[in-house]
Amino acid sequence: MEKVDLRIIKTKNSLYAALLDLMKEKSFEEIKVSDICTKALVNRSTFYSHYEDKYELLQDCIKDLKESLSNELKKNQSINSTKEYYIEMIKLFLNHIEEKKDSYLAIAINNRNSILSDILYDVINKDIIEHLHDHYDESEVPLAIVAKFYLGAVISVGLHWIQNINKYTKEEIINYLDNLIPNDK
Amino acid sequence: MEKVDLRIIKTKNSLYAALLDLMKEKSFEEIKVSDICTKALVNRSTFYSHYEDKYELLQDCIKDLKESLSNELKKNQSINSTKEYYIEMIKLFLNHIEEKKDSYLAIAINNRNSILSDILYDVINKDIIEHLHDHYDESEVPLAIVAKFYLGAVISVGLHWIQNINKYTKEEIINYLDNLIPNDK
DNA sequence: TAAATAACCAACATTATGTTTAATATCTTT
DNA sequence: AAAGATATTAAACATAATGTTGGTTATTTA
Repeated sequence: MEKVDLRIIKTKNSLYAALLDLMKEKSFEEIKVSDICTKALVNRSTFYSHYEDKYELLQDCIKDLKESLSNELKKNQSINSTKEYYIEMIKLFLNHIEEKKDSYLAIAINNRNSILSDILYDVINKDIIEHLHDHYDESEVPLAIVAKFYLGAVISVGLHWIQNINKYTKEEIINYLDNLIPNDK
Repeated sequence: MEKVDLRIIKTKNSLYAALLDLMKEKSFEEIKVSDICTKALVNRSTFYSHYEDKYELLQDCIKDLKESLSNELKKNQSINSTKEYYIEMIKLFLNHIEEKKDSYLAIAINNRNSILSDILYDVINKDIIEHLHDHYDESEVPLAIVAKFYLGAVISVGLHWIQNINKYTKEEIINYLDNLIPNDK
């Protein structure tokens, strides 16, 4: 890892923060490059020396969240059953939401489920596929389909929780999902 | 219903078609109002006399798809069990995908899952909630959570099918989902 | 067929995006 | 701590797309 100039880190951090901040107020599409720069106290030409456009900046923000979620999910050591894997994965997923609540909320609030679910689909899908690849007997339903099924289910509940985070505790959500996911055959 | 001038219907139809056509080539964000007008053979000032911006046009396109899906789902007459309801709903949903394949594909191809899943979430969620409202015993898991769970699961598999429409037949998908959804307790 | 109104055209104002340059400030290295 | 390297700034400019307007033409309705 090659050393990065402090100034670059500072500007990028300001830009991240500004973007997330703005996303609490309005949708990503409504946010202009100049808005971001004004809020970040960064010159617009500096913005363009780092990013092609606001989408690239968003990708950069997202990359952080993806990487940290991906790392969180790697803590999953369950090897006994697929059900155990799902529950453990869900726990880690919900932990991550709690931990990064601000980021999740910022992205979720004004952007429907679009951006956020794209992030989650990617990361969690990889994790599930990897697990099933080693443990799943494909005789009845193809691996890809089972993966999509539980992926969609868990993310959907997760997003619901993010939008109603005070309505349920983490433990309740885990309990509900435990109830909804069947034991291995 | 008040009568609408033929010319308005024509222009709007041209604009719908042009937008969907363009979405097969590039993402919604990349599409300019002027692109749409050029392809639709509609003057740009005419566009602005009907819509504020391209988002409003997209909403209008989406409204059509939503309404027709919503109507399709209303055909569901199953009253015996929740499982039966799910399976019937899935059949209708997949029928609709087959029927409107062009629209679904146009929206799906260059736009990740975002726009499409927003549409589906809305419509199917309403349908599920309505069914569960009459049939679901809330003792273990709250209605909203069960709804989100199967909603996410089914849509996720549906989107996967749209993107791999030649890989599985409709009947196979129905079968897989039948396998994955448990019978009522 | 007359009246109503939608679409067209062309011009214009505005806004946001990118790019470029030279001056300034900050960081890194020795 | 100073010198050299490099990032940031500011200001100006080019460009592209968005919106708006007013007069004319074409189509629709009744």
